Amino acid sequence: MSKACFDSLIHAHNRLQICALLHPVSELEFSVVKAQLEVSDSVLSKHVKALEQANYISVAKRASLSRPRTWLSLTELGETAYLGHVAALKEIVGL
Amino acid sequence: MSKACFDSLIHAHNRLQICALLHPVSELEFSVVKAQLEVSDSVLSKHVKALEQANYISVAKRASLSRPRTWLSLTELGETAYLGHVAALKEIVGL
DNA sequence: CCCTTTACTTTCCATTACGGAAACTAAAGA
DNA sequence: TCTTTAGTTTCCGTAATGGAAAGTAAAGGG
Repeated sequence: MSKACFDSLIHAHNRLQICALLHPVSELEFSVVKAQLEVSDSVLSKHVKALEQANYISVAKRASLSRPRTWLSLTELGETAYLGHVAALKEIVGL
Repeated sequence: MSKACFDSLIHAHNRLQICALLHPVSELEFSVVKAQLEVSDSVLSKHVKALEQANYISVAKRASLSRPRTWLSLTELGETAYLGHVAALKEIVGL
């Protein structure tokens, strides 16, 4: 079990949602995440870049329906950090 | 039960902790909160001011051990906002 | 083969957030 | 009155974020 560790990179609202969406699945398309967060391309792109540079998510470009799409998935490091952050939140709010 | 409502004022790490500390009790001394958060006077003072201006906490100056101390407590509005925010976090992280 | 569309990326810009440090203030006490 | 305590406010610089618009690369259509 991962230890509680507050992570301010993950804490930011949009990035917390990105990690939460990716956590239960193996990967998601950029456009799906964007629709869930209701943010612009540029905003999501910048958060994706930040998470990728921290090695919290991996980005793969692959064809889907014959068009190139971007797929996002949590890395193991990212999952550990995410679960640690969630544990930290639970410690703070007491649950 | 309060409805889930993400509140960015409360979401900030230090302010989330302030609300979480105040939630289960009727009030806490400024110095106690400061010690828990491990922040400087000025930092806590500024967060207290922000929460007070939102009417999320009330501030009372009252003597304690013959010296004037500052007591903090969540207002009802603050409690509603805090619980709503915690509910929003639970919806996001799925628990 | 060029043009357009799609799916992002990057840049530019402005605002706001946040913390450290230091100056400031009011109320007790010595 | 001088000093200490307990905050408060100001000054400062850095970093975070988002909107908008320009840029790019790969398909697909004509």
